[in-house]
Amino acid sequence: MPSGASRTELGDPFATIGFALKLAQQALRTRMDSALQEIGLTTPQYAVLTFLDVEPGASNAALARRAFVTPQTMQGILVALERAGFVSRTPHPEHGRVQTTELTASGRNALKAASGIVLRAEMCLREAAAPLDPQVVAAMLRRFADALR
Amino acid sequence: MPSGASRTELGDPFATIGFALKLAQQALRTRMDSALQEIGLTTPQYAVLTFLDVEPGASNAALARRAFVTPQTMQGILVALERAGFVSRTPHPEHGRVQTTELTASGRNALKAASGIVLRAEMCLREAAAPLDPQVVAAMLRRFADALR
DNA sequence: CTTGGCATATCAGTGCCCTTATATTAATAT
DNA sequence: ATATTAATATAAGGGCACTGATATGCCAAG
Repeated sequence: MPSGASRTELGDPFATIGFALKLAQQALRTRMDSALQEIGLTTPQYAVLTFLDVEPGASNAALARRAFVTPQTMQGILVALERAGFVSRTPHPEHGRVQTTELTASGRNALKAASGIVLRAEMCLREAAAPLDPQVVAAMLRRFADALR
Repeated sequence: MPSGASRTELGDPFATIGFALKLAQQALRTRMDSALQEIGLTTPQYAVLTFLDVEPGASNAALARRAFVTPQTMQGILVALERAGFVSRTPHPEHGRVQTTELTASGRNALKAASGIVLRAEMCLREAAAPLDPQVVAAMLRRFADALR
């Protein structure tokens, strides 16, 4: 019976979905970071620029909700992006507390330069997913996030 | 033609494998951390205890290779585990530079208590993978890591 | 109007992961 | 035997993610 001793044991860590998930995400992050560093971006920074491209003037809190991170985390990323000149933050004209964020010209250039890099990584993943349908795989991964709460 | 404008655009980030991969791993990490904190462990610390259980006396460098992190990262985890009393580190009797690491009794207890928590999370993932075969999914995720270099 | 509740922004601390750099020891080549 | 190379351990610094705490502004209920 080579299928395993029992259902209550995890056997080889490499055989678990959890461990493989961690390795895959780690590899993606490393790959993206090393490719994006040529244009002065990290992976989370690229994601934020993407969000700002479709939703200019978003607040820190709005960006945090969209990226599923805490406002504190997003705050750090925005401070770094502002220091690098990729975004500008200005107080909201009506809501005194809110800081609105927009892409600068430099930020738009960086985003454009980054899109090719990210597209190549995504194509790598879709090829490695074969023979599974990439859309089916993406849907399953989103189910993972939901299933874990 | 609702299937997308062109093959060179990424459309909705949520539709990409890369973004979904990040969300799934983030959810897993959060779930594991919050469940494991009751027994004083983080997710990476649990992984290291697992490795030490099957390979007692491993060195920092060996553990780092096994977990696919840098020796510096593993060093930090081991220092935390030693401070918490879950492992003990002693100089190797023959190799002057090497520090061998072993589980303490407390470490073994923590590992035992953690295994149930981790098993439940893995079962969540396997159910959410349906109708895909969990083993097929795990294999695909390992291909992701390889495909990205 | 004042108070309570909610959203927002930001500071401080912790952990993990990376890169770069330094020092020591082991193994190997000359 | 000495020099080089490889492996190990460790420190320092940066980025990202979390929790907790603090301060401010908005708004609705009393």
